[in-house]
Amino acid sequence: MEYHHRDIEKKWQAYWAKNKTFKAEDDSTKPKYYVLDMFPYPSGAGLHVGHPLGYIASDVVSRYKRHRGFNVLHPMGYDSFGLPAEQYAIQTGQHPKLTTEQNIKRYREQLDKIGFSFDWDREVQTSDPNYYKWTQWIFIQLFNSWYNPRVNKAEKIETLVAVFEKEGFKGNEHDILTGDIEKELALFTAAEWKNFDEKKRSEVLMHFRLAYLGEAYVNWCPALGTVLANDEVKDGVSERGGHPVERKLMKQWSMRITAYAQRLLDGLDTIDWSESLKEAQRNWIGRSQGCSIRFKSLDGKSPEHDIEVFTTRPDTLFGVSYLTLAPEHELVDMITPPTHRDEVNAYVTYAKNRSERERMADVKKVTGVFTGAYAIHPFTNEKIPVWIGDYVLAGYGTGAVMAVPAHDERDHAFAKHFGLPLKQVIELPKGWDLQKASYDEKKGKVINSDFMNGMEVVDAIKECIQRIENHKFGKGQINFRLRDAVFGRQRYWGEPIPIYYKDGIPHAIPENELPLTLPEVDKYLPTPDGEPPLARAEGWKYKGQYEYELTTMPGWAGSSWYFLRYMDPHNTKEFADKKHMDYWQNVDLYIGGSEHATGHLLYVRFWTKFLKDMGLIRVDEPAKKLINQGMIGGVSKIVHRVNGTNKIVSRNLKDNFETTAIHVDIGLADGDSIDIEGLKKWRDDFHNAEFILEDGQLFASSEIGKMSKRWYNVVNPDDLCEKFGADSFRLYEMFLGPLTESKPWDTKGIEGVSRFLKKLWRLFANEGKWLVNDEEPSKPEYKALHKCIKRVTEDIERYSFNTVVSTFMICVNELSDLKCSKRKILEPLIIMLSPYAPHIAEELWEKLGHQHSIETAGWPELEESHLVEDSFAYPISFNGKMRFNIDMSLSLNAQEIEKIVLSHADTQKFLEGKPVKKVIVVPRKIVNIVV
RNA sequence: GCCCAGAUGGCGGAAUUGGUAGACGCGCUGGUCUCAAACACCAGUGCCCUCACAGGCAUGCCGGUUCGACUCCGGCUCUGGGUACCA
Repeated sequence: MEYHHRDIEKKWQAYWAKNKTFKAEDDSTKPKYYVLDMFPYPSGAGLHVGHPLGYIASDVVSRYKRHRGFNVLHPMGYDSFGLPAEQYAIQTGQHPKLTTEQNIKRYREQLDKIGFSFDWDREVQTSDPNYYKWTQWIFIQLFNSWYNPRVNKAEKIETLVAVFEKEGFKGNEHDILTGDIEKELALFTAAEWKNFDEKKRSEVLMHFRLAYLGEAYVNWCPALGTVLANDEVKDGVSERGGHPVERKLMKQWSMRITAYAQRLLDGLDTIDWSESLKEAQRNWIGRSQGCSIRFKSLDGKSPEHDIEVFTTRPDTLFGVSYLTLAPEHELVDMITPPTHRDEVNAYVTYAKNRSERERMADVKKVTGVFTGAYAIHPFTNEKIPVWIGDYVLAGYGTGAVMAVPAHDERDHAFAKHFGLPLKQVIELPKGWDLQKASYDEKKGKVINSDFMNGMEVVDAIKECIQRIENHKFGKGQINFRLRDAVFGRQRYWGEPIPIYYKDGIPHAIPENELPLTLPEVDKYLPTPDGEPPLARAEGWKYKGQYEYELTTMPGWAGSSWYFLRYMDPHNTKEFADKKHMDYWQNVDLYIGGSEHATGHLLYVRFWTKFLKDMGLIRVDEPAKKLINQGMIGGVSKIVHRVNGTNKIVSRNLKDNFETTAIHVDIGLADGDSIDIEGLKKWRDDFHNAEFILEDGQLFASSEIGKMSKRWYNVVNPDDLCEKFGADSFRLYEMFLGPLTESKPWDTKGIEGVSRFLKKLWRLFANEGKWLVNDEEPSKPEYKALHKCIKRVTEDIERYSFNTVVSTFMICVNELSDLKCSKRKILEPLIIMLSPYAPHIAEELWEKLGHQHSIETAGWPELEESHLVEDSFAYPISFNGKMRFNIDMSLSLNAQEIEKIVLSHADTQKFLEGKPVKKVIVVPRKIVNIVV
């Protein structure tokens, strides 16, 4: 009859597994609810207390929704392809598959101890050939598709072939988008298309495919021996490992995510994700509206030497004092006269050799060179000098800008450095010194600008674009910062790209021959001549003769569609059955970390939109609502050693010495006090240490940071589940603070929720006696319960998981004070508690005589009548007047309020027998009494 | 630099639409139990003054709106996150 969490938790975890309590039904008359966690990469370190936070929150919602009558899909799986297992393989020779299996086993053990309500029959692993078969299949669909801007969606490549057969390719004027590489593609007629050989046709189509092989500047990481996507590079170094990254021109498989830029942007308005995350995606997509403007070459006769710039500020067109080209710009060579050739070549070489990281490190350093060439201003026909500067990026817009030093900060810095003139074309605010800083605001009247004079900036922009288009100097244009995503990785442990080459032409593997499984290799390193590890696979050729593509897919491939596979995970005929996908649609609640804002969460939206275009799914977005859980920080403990000695000094005495800080294991600390005997055993060099104590104790300092082995501050969930129980652990993780907030972990606090569970248990049974009875509850008992029902229900609905725990505690404290052990009160209470503390709830539910799992119980109904306050009004201020706050839910009229207020004990006290002059009832909720 | 979020006791945090600020938990103090300790239980605990009552001050800083502001408005400071020559 005592509460033994170990026995109880083991018992119910086994019960749930045996009875498949959490199995989701694929056809049900119940409404569906899909709760998804971002599946983990199974790393060797196992879980620490930060990882399960989001899983516990999603589990609470899942269990709550089941009580509410929903058919809940709550699956879990593993994102099991990835770098660490491969790095480990390189070091030890152990196959990454083996490492991954071991890690998954460990993860599963840890997860099971926490008592999640996952439907494990639906587990997926991205490295399983039965799974990646369909990742490869989707890749082939992307390869066989193009984005048709005329209907604004992706279509089969055959429809493009049909266009070419009928119209040929007339370029962008005829609204056939091609993405970044359009410049390289020459126009052709329908007749020419028909004469192209297979190779030429393949090359042309490659400019349109959504998964394509193209030459582009990529982030090359020499240390990892692979390319990386933009979101995998942070501050010029690789996100994993922190190795330097270079820009390199390479032929690579890429995803034409840019085709979806506008739709990815628009879709954000339809989903309930946090504003900060949506902003991050908006910035990453980076839409900017402006226009292109062509500056003619000096002689006016060589149109191929015209320089096209992109600007969002055509209103400043009359303020241009020079043009700037990116060092990599193709025109640099063509327009530079012999007189300036040496200087220009020297600069271009310098700029190329400057690594990305250097460039980022000293952004402020202005470098550039004059080409010696000039262009013609389209409206004034002035001679405009053409410069090269590395502040202009080759990859954005046209790789050339019109420089307006008076109204652009970067142009200003460049002009100042090289002594180029400033031309003011916008009225300045009072006291502005153009010599000191440019005026960049899009506000003010335009001056010195011919037809735009006197206009406001916004109007001038519109007018100027209009004129530019009329004169055919250029046209209105929208640019996106978003780049196509590099898709090939020179790595072993990933999905093989299902492509083979015949006569140099890439072909997709026929769908019925998938999966293309990973071949065995002798080593997981690149070959000596720099080919990816897959080149080591002996005799690995399609049909024994054609070369396979040797790169593998990036980590984000498998995770870009896994939410669909959970709907039908064992299907061998399709990636998922349409019937199932029509039922489950998309994720109702998705919980995971915000670090995926511009990676996974953008790619999964991209693939979802693509699959919808293909008519394979119905939904346009993967997740309706998304919550980013905050990080749980680790508190590390630091002891202070006196320099040059082996003396450890307690925290408050350390200022008397020169000391060195040493991180020690968090397990040795009880609060700030350190277990000295434990410390001596913990590390050899402490064995003979002397200690300078205060009050007989050694105190440590604390520091909050990431949880990491390095700081010895990792707290392991298994240990906590063992010591306090999974229910306490779950309650405490939720209790710690708002889910979305970052907060430090404090193991001490778990004792509070542990006490709460013991107290709850004592309401049911105490000193070996079962206390629950069938007596009718009293008014205050009902009130305690229904206050709890109201708050718990409302708070779960608004994802305020931490306040729910407080509400339970308050309710149990009240019932404990009332010595209430009545079934009618306790039964609804443990139903509400079961999402948070399912094991103890199941146990008590069974002891109350129920045959079925508590999961089948309905959610308690709220009876408002139990909540009525005894005193509906309370005084809120004494300031010559007396005011009452009124409970308006009673909807009393003014006379009734006046009567009740005047008879209130506090009013009598306030009046001290004096007569009332006036009672003012303010319509909302205030009553003033004037004496 | 730009964008976003935030700032409440010794600590984590409550306060749902502008209405008794500090719920709940940790920690701390005292008590009961115990030979003793741990556990458990009970009580107290924002700060200042006071034996106590009473009073004064309190939601990063300055100002405004309001009968009333943690909450709304304007201006600052600091912290965390994202992004970085994107024309």
